Amino acid sequence: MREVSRRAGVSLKTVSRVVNGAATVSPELSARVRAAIAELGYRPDVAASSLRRRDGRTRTIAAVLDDLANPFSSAVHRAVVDTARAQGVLVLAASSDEDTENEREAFTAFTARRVDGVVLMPTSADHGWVESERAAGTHVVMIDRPAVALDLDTVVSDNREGAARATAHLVRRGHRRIAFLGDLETVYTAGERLAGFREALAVARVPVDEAPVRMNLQDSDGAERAVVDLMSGREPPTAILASQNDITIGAIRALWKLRLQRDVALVGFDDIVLSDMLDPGVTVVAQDPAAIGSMAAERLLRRIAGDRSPARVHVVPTQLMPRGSGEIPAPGR
Amino acid sequence: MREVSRRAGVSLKTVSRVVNGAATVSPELSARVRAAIAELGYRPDVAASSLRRRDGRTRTIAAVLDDLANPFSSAVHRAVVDTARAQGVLVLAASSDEDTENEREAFTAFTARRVDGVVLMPTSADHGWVESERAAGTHVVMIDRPAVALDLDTVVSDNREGAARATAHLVRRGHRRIAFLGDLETVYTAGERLAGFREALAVARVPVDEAPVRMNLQDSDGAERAVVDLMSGREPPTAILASQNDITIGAIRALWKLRLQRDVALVGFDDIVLSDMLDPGVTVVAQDPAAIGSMAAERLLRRIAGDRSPARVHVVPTQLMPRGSGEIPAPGR
DNA sequence: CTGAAAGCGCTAACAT
DNA sequence: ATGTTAGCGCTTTCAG
Repeated sequence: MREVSRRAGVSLKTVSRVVNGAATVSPELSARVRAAIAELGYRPDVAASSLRRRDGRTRTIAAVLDDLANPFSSAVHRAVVDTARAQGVLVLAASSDEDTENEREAFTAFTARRVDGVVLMPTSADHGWVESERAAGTHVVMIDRPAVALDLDTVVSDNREGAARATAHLVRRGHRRIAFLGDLETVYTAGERLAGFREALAVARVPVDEAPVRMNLQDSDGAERAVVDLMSGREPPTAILASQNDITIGAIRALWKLRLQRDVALVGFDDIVLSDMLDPGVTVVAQDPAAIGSMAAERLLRRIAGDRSPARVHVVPTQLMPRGSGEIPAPGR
Repeated sequence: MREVSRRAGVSLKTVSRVVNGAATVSPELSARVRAAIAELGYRPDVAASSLRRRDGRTRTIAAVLDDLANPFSSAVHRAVVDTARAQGVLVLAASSDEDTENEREAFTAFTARRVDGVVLMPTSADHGWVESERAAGTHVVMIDRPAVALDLDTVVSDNREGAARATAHLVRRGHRRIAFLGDLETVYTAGERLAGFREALAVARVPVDEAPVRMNLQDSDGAERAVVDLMSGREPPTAILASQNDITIGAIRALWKLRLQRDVALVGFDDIVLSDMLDPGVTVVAQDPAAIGSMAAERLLRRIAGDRSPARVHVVPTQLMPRGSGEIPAPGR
């Protein structure tokens, strides 16, 4: 910048004004400065600028998601990046892998870079530590799961309703022994979906204790084993509700291997590529990760811009996509 | 930092030394400083630090990928992030959507933040402009596709060999009319895979002009239409080689809809979730996006650390995964 | 081993 | 409308 000012024969401040598009520069000087900038190939240093700026904004936010390679998280991430970019804001990202240590380490690394805010898909642990960061001026929006006892903007799917709708869908086809497959029970979404499942059973007057529930499934392999185990039990379920994409994939693998895919009904959470091409197609409760991501980014950017309104929980609707597996009737029906 | 120094009753510099783990601080002072840091909840400002540092490193890199929500790109991205994090380096990212404007805009935004380097999945356009950034000290590693006429580190799959192997696999089963489905012909990988396809045909003495080639397919819908069109032609192919994940998905949809999935052989590029569960399973040439991403990040970090060795092209092997669709023999065989 | 002063690239506050 | 000075939070240089 100094070089530019010398070359254009003006003061540093004038160059700054031109770079920042201040109106109070004469066209002539402005042109001279622009020419110097072009000749020198000068690029303003955003970091240095934000160091001195009154608001201290770095125009950078961060996203801490479960797994950047997972279809759900990566769709969320892309939406966050696109929404931020529209306002000239850049996005740093990291995966937590559902591990509190990773989560906190990533968060800390981001705040050390003075990001203006963070979109956080929180692990199940306590997030009291977020408060101190918020006090330091870093805005936070929770995504996919609310933070326990924290007054923060939050964007989630209608997990409970989605699961309840899927369950009612199965009950309507005569199923009473419906198995629920969930991941870590400490994960908020798993709990909500289980609650929705149970609510729907209660409404339908299906004894809840008849329903086999398998929680803490870690991945698709675990889910696959759980289904094989369930189906070889004394009273195997006639339908399955799988609470998440990896788990749905495991359930699919198990049913197909057991050649039960036409006999046992299946509804999964999260849409899965090609699941409509299977025979039968897999009925799912689809979430809208792009909507979740852009909504979260928008709230965050608004907060950064100074919005002081009370924190809100935004619920993004899910959609039941009947494709065959969820429409298999109970035996004898 | 100033507050910390006052509280600990030492100079600014001593605090700096403690924060940076310099050995030349007496244990006593060091302890006092640490206490003050804890009491004040002080967090060093990495950006301010890199502003003054001699090497000017921001310990931040960037990734410009085709589409952060695509399974291939997101797997690459995750590997880049994980590799960088192991060295305390953060990652900014953006999608180019195969658009040169987007690509350059993202790249420029990143260099304006003074990232130490960029992992770039280049669009097909000329990348001469990258040179000026490199001259300014930003390191660049190309990924998935080499830059035309640029002497840059590059990490790619063995596209040509992978396609040739897949083609030979089909020829071995008696196919002679094999269709090739590619995306934008300007995209490097599409060209390489087409070249591998043609090479393998030539080796097998299959007249290349018999092979229907459909390029410039934009997405799975386009691929689906192309296959429907091909199959309704006068001399429909007996086998299909699809050059990329979205295109493979389109081909799958078309064959299944036409109920030709057991009659027409199909090999796709890129692995696809659940493609092994279809009937028949879909044979693919699987790439290794995680290896590509971590290798690219490693080279980039090494360059940033000062490695001045000549640029290298690193080729990551692909793997043919026979699952059924690629093993369908030609009619009358 | 410790500290004082200078300055990284930029903008705020106040001149002029 | 333009310039001057100070200083963001930190590290460097150099002096003790």
